[in-house]
Amino acid sequence: MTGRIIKCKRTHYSKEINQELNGEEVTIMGWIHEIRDLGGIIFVLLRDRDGILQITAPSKKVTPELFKQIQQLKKESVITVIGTVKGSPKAPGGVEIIPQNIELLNESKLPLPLDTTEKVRAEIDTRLDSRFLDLRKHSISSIFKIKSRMLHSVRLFLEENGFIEINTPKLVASATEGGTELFPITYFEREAFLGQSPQLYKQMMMASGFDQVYEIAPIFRAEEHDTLRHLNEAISIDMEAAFCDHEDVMITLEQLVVTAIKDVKDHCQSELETLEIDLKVPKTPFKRVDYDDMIDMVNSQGVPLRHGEDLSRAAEKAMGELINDYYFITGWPTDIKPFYVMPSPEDPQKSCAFDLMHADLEISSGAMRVHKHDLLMERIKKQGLNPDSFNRYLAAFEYGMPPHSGWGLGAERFTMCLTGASNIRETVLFPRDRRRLTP
RNA sequence: GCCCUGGUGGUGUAGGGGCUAUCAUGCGGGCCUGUCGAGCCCGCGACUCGGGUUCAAAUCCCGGCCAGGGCGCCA
Repeated sequence: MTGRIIKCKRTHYSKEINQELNGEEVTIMGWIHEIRDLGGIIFVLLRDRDGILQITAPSKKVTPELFKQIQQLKKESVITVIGTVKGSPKAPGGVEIIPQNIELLNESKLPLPLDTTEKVRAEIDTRLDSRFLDLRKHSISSIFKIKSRMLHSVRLFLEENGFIEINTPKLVASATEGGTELFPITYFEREAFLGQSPQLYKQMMMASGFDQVYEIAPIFRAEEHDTLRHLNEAISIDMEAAFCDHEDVMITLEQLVVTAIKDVKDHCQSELETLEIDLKVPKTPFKRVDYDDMIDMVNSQGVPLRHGEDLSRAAEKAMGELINDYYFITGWPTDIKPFYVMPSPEDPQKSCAFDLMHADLEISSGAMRVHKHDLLMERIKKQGLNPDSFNRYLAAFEYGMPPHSGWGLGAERFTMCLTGASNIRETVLFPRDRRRLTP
């Protein structure tokens, strides 16, 4: 490990202990995963962020005081162990630590609210109530290490490709965008809302001359959905780029997805192994399925779906049966897409909008946007919205708004694809859903 | 919000009008010098809440709360 700047008495993480250190004194720190007291010899399994290491205390090789202290240790207590590395074929991983000194940093209360050794599984509800303990399991922390790497990789990719990171407000004045329900909040003497999407702000940035922007931030949606793939607070990876069309940003999106998957594969091998995931790097270009063809494909699976309808859950599943990979759905009807989506120049009934799917899960949607003020006004009115409430947004289109396109990618849904999680709550430390607001 | 299913020790479960409420894990105690899901012995610990039916309710009925699954909603 490089670039460690936190000063700590710990000399090694568990995974850094190997036979080459045989005979050396090390200081390791962590939690007691398990204790196996065989009478004359005690094995203590010490767990830290990266793995589990065996501390072996034979009664004849440690002082009687230390042996007694080890007998009294409890599961999940935090300890520092100073000891000697000993290569041994009998030890798991071929190495163990013979302790000279053990400091009990903090004792754990017993019994535990859940079993950190995973001998007895716990339900997600129980796990989320005691998330800090749940995360002590490597099978759980692996998900978040992968999510972290994915976000890092996404940032790197966008920065290297000329994008500027922006931060837009999450406290917004009104529910003018229509569509999803917003969370109302009290803003001094006024009512305000939590932002559902940075959409309008990132578009306004296209009139700033930044050309290419991105934001990775929370979005809030007050929908009462109660499914394995919805959250009321999620992280959205949003981008917007000027002087380009939807085809251009679709290429950016597929390259970003492939780059992130490769990067996770390269840097998270042990986490993927823990999760038993064999990550496949998808080939580019991703398949493009036109909306009209998609209707036929869904119908061919015996699932009814009419032209002009959004995908039902059954339709998503039917598509997932046919394509178990990443693919775009393009050519969406203009009528079922938001006002800011550009109608297709050849056929205004169709739009320049696209969704990125992974099997039956929508992970991103985007479009070329309307950049002409008058058309935008017309579209707002046609969708039954009040143009007056869009004044500040619309002004940006009156002083030289370039053509532009963009998309939003759900960080948690993408993480589901990377980790094989079937419940989106698995990919959030402290998920917010219909019922859960704590911890 | 709708439909279905469920709620039993700390955790995960079996049972389903009357027996000391099953098992695993855990926890406490004991034995044990190579465990690695350690083993063996002893012990501890539970029927979601409210109302109803009944001689008798953890079990049946109604309602609440909560959970799981599915759907709707999700510009």
